[in-house]
This record gives sequence, structure tokens and C-alpha cells, in this order.
Amino acid sequence: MSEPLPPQYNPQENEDPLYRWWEEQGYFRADAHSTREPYVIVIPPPNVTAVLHMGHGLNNTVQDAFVRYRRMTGREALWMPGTDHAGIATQNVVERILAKEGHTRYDLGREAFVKRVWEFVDETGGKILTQLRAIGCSLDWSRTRFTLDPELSAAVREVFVRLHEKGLVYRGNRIINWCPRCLTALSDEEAEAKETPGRLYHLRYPLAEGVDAPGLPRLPDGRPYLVVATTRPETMLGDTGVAVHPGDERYAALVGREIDLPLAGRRIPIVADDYVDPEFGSGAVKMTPAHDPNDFDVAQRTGLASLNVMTPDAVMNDAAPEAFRGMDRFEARRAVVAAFEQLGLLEKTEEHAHAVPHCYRCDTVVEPRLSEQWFVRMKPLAEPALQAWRDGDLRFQPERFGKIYEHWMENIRDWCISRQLWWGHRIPVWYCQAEACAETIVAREAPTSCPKCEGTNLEQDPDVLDTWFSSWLWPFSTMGWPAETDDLRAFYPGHSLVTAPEILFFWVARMVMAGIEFRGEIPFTDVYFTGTVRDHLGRKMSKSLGNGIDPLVVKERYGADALRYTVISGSGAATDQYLNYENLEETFGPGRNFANKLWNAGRFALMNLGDDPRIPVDEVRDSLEPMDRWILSRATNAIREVTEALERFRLQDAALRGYEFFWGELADWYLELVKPRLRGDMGDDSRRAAQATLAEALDTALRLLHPIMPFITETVWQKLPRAAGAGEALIVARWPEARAEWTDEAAERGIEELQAVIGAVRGIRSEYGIQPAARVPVRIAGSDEAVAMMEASRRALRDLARVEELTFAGANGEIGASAVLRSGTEVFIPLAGVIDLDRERARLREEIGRIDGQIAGGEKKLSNESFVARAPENVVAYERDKLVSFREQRGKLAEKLAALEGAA
RNA sequence: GCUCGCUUAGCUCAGCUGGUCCAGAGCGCUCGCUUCACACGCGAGAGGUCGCAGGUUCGAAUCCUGCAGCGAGCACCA
Repeated sequence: MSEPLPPQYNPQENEDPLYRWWEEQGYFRADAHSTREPYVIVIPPPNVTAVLHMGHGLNNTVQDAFVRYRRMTGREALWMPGTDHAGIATQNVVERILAKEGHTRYDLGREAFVKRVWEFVDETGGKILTQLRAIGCSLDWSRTRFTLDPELSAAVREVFVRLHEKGLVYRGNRIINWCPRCLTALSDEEAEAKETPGRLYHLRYPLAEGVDAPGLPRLPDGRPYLVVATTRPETMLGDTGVAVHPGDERYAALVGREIDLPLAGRRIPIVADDYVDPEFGSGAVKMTPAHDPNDFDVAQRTGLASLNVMTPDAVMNDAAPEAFRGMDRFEARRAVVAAFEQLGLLEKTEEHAHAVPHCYRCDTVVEPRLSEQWFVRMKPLAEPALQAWRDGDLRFQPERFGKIYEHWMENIRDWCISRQLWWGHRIPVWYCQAEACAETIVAREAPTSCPKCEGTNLEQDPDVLDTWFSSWLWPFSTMGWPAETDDLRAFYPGHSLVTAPEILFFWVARMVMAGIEFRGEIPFTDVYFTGTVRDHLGRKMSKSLGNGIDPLVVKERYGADALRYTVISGSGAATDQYLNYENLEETFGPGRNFANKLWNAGRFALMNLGDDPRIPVDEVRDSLEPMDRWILSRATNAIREVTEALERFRLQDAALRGYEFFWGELADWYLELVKPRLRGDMGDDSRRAAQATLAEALDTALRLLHPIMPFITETVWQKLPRAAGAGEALIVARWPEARAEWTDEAAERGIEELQAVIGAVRGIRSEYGIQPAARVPVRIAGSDEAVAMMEASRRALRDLARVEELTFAGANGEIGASAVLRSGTEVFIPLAGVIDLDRERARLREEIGRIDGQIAGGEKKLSNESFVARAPENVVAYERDKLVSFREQRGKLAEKLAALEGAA
């Protein structure tokens, strides 16, 4: 016999050594030269500065489960690890550190600052990759990549140059989203609209002197005026015109005339443009081309000038009237409104909720700003990416995300890719400084001289690229592209992608475009969206709220498997998950208990299988008993259902079915049923058959659960005896195969009947308070098949239901309790001599008397006219319902009493 | 404003293409058990008019319509 194991599983001492052993075995490594069919997932690279949180825990457990499953089915499975340099995010982290030292990045200068960031990243970066090991993630660490690696940077430049050559990258002076705190341009996706309460200010703009406008209202001094509305009054300082609809008769005569712009002391023209909706507001719109994208468009059409009145950090600049210079934009807003009010030019102010864009990194209100930036023309890239979804080549899990994808692709706008940051991929563009030349050079490597004028005074564009401009290449840049590497041939295109819904546009959609554009194939076929991890109050877990759960603390207290089982069984695709950070026991206890149950089933098996080689089921085929055939049949069913669930990306179903098979079928029933046989009570053949079947069923359960709970399943499996001559060193070597010949409907029916009978006996025992240790006689009447089954199951009934003597006959008017099963089988327990009948009858009579009293009370109440008249309707209804339930209860008790009083 | 999703036991959720689901699980709750794998356990229970109102159907938690509440995505109406 083996050493006896402790009765409780200790994940803390098992998990990390086991992980190291897997890694040493090279188990996670994928071979590009394998002849096996590949299966590839690329990790959504976490920010290099990230620390593992529950969102990662969920997302990476899902990926690991997918990868481990495919690996078990014999695929050459690659899970590609790595991190993202995360432009703004990382730069912000280091800038905050500098700020504590009393410095800004400008104090250091660009070169020193970037060096500093590299030091920071080299020192603390990638910590999360170690943490992913702790929760069992089976990534191929030999391939770990970073988006700023030389090879990946080369891929970025290659893509920029190629797109430029195709005319898909261009530079333009346009309104972009600007973060006044990060001091950089943002893409549309990086500006998050947030519903914010605001005000709509209606401003009076007087017409220039001498303009006649009979239909317009007039100021006290007699000047006619137009009313314009705005939510951002400070921008009026940069107004360069007022627009009306060309067909608006009210203003037709005013087009071409001028406005005296208040506060600014400038005259601005009135123009006509279709953009204006004559039905909305006054039908006149102020135009601030430098601070509003729509106004900018109108200005392009009508020839209005653009006047930028703000500095990069959103302070009113020298183009603004002196009184406002140096004011922050919100301060200026108040000042402008106050000035209008004082001049009698504030028509009215309305409460107005609207969506205000915020920086996705620092939450500052984004300021639309006119500036020169680099863009990617997206329409040509979007079309084939959309088609891939329409053709069914690209699928989303859950499917509804397809529509969101479609909508975005159809309305796609050009992507602003330049960032005024220092940390990231420098834009591969150089400008010739020769005065007469000013050539723009786009190149893969730094040029030494200008190809046009041969001048050597070249300056590289100071900006870096959007961090997502490297992320969108991840599925192939990690594999050596643009070189035609073995990895690329073997592992592109990949298969599944697991990510959060908010990354759909940032990353998923763009990866599809890049995959098609540069490799001619979509990078993956299935996209699985995880939900958001929230606390028990439904709030998103976040550092600032302090409502997070540290996955490593969970691992420490409950084990990584408990963590994994909890997140997998607790949520489906794109379903939010609620975890209580105040009560970890409630949240993760069940997962730990499940692992412990597996451990103990393993202990049980070890005690009963001995050290001899495992007996194959086929060897004991002829000695199999119904319970053996039943559990093998259930195992076959479980294999089918778990496999199907995994194939359909229904991880939750896979986990729950595995749980049900192991705990509800194998542990609750089979283990209990075979105990006497394993002890040898029923002879040697029976024992061998039970041992073989137990080993098989437990083996199946462990394998089915392995993708979700790799540590405990491997640990238990390693301890079990192997088949003679079998060389399997790892549980994971094989996914179980459903053997059709093991499906046995007769055995299933038989054991179900047995379970029902045992359940009925237990129910009666509990109901009548029969001592647990007391044995009871039982009579059973049913079909021949049912009777035969029970006849053969005397031992099971004795052990599991404490049945004393089993006879087959009807109740026949005796005193006792009976139950009729769904199958029609009747179970009867004579109670004379088992319990104190007199006492039980007395108890029942007392109970009935009590209920009768309640019924009488209720009836009296309801027949009391004044009560019915005065009481609210719902109270009356409640009394009626109560009466009905009392009568029902009374009926049951009376029936029971009658049974105990006998035929009389 | 447009589009989409959700609303099932105290809590968190399963219930796929309508009929053995006269509704299921885990947690929690009640009662009873130190039964020789496991008290991180075993056995037995209580608890739901499946958001509301209509409709289709022989039959609906499951399909359709409307309403309400919650959530998400998108949006230039100043």
C-alpha cells in the first residue's frame, strides 16, 4: 500500500512544484515542425506595468482551458505570451514616479526619459507573466514577446511604410481628440463618451452696425441680434462665423453680412451650409473651426478661417482677448458666461445632459483640437474585414457582437495614429531640413541623406505611434513577420482569441484588418468575449475603489484551482461575474471544496486499488455488474457533453457537467455502491471488475476536469496506478474518448430505479424520524424488471438505505408509510415496531388539531363581513391563500394519520 | 436619440431550435448524522403566479407585440 494521504488537499505545497515540472518537461512548448494539427491562441498582451487582477484571472483561465483541452486532443497547441509597451499608460506611470522626485519628463529630456522608462520596464516589467504561471497558465515561455522588441518594432515600421506606399497612411491637419493632461492626440476610440450633466447656453450675437434685419429681435440699444447655443461658451472666443441653412428664409438676406462678435471685438461673417438644421434651436450655429469637428467641416466648405484660442494644456492663449488669456478652459467658460450676462447678451441657460468625451487613460475631458497628425485610411481595410464576418469565417462568442462589429466597420473613420509622447515606436518619417527642399521621407530604416536634395540635415518626426498600432500586428509580428519564418508558416493563422468586449474596436477589429492586409488571412476564426468582473454590489473592480480581489491571495488561501473553477463556472461568454471581496470564503470556498473532494476520491481509490498495475476494463468485461455498466455509460455521456461544450466555447457548461459527473454520479453513487465489492465481500471477480471500473471512471473525471483544474487533477492522477506497460507520464497526454459500446440504457434505467428506491426509503426515514442506525424492513411492488433490479441490489439497499429485510409484495392494508415512484414502483415501510406508533399518531393528531384551529380562525375572519369590507384587497387575498395552504397541509397530515391507523 | 441585451428560488446564475422541467444548480436557510475517502463531508427538507399586460398555439419560462426597470454599444443636432 502507498503512504496514507492527509484527508485534506494542500494546494499550496502542490501547485508551484507541479507547474515547474510541467515546464521542465517542455509540456507547454509548441513545435513549429510538428506534423500535428496546430491550435493557436495569442495572449492579449497585458500592459508591461500590469499587476495581475481578477480580470486577467478570468481571461487567462479561459484561454488556458481552451489551450489545455486542445493540447489533450492531440493538437500542437501554442499559447503565445508577451506584454504590451502600453504607450500612454506606461509613460504616465514613470512620469508619476518622476513627479515624486520633483521632476517632469522635460527636465530629463527625451533621450534620458526613454532610458528611464526602459530601466523601469526592465526592472519591474513583465511581473504579470510570473503571476500567470502561478495560476497555471500553460504559455510557451520560450516565445515571450514584447511589442518594443527589435523584431516587432521592425514589423511596425514595415507596416507603416507599406501602408504609406499604398496611400493608406497620410498626414493631415484636422480636428482630433486631444488630451490636455497627457498632451497628446487620441484616436476616436480612446475618447470615451460619458454622459455628463451640463448646460446649454443661448448667446446673443449682435449684427454688425448698419445691417438691416427687420425680422430679428433687437437689443435695448436697437441693434438686431441672432441667438446661438453652445455647451462650451469659451469656444466663442475662437468663433470665425455663424452658419445658417441655405434654405432658411428668415436668414436668407443675412448670408454674407457680418456679426459683431462680443468680447472678441472681431467681425465674423454669416455663411450658409446644409449642416445646419433650421428646425433646431434658433437655426443659427456659431462656428469654431479650430475646436469642433463639424464646424471645421463647414469651414472647409465655406472658406471660414480657423482660430485656435487654446494652448495644448487647454488654457486660453494669445489669440483670445486679453481678459481671458491664461485662464483654464473651465475658468474661461464661467468668465465668458458672466461677461455675456453683464452685457445683457445671455438669452437663457438650460440644463442639458450630453455625452462628453474623456481620455481613456486619465479621464480628463478631451478637447477637440486642430492639429497636424498621421492617419490611417480605414475604409479599404475595413471592407474585407467586414466581409470575413459576413461570410462566416470570423465568428463571435456570443454572436451578438457581430452586429456591433458590423456597425463600427460600416461607419469607420480614419484612425489617428500619431501620439505626442516619448514612449513608443517612433514614427518612421524624416523631414529634410534643407530650406529649399523640405522633403518628407518615409523609410524602414533611418536614411542618411535626403533622396531629393542629398542634404544630410534630416530630422525624424518627433511623434510616436498609437500603442495599438503595434498591437494590431500581434498575431503575426510575434512570429517573426515580415520574415517568412517557420513559426509563421506553422502557426498563422491562429484559432481563438479571448478578450474583453471593450477591446473589440481597439484591437480585435484592427487585428482582423491587419491580418487580411498583410497575410491575406484573418488571424483567428473565433473570438470569445469574457464578461466584466464586478464586486457583489455590481461595481467594476478597480484599484481606486479598493474593491478588488488579488488572485494571488486567493491562490494562497484557496488554491489556483479554486480560483479557476470559480471564474469558469460562474460566468458564460460576455456575462459579468460578481465576486464578493468581503467574503472570500463564500466566493471561493466551493471551488476549494471541489478540489478537496477530488483529492479524497483519489485517496479512496488509492486505498482500494492497491499498488498493482491498473486493470483495463476490457479485461473484466464479463464480470461487469449493472452499477459498473451504469457509471461507464454515464462517463461516456459526460465525455460527449463536456467535449461538445468545449467545442462550442461553453466553458461554464463543461465545468458544471464535469462537476456533476464527478460529484453527483461518481462520488455520490458509484463510490458508495462499490464499497462492499472493493472490500472483497462479493468475491474476487466482482472486486476486480469494480477496481477496473473505478479506475476508468475516475480517470475520465480527472481528464474532463483537467483543462479547468489542472493542478488537482494532475496531482491525483499522478498517484493512481498506471496500466501495465503504459508509458504515459502526464495526465494531459490524452483527452478521453467516448466509447459508444459503453452506452447502456438498461443499466441506466436499472440504477436510476435503484436510486429512486433508495431516495424514497431515505425520505420516509427522515420524515418519520427513524434513527439513522435503525434498520427497516421494506416491501417493494413494481414491474418485473424493477423487482429484479432490487432483488439484485439487496446489498446496496442495505448499505445506502439501511434496509433490513426486503420483500416483494403490495402494502396490503398494513400500518406504515409508502411512496410511489415516477416509474410506478411502490415502496412501503411497515412502521409497527420501528417507531412508536402511538406517539406518532398522537403527534399527528396534535398537529392536525393545531392546523384546524388556524383554519377555523381564517374562516371566521373571512366570514366576518366587516373585516372583508374594511380590509384592503391584498390582505383578504393573503388570508384566502393562507387558508388554501392550511387545508393542503391538513390533507397531507390526515393521509399520513390514516396510513398509521390501518385499514380501519 | 438610434441599436442591442437582460429581468427565473433570499443571493449568483443554468434552462439551446415551444410539450417528462407538474421549473434546475451552487451558496445561504431548516432538520438529522463524527456511517471505516472527504464535516472543505453525508442524508432529508423548506423556498419560485419564470418582470407586467396582451397575443399565437392543442400546449409557452421557452415564439410575437406593447409597457416597466436595469445594463451595454453607437451618435455632430449646436
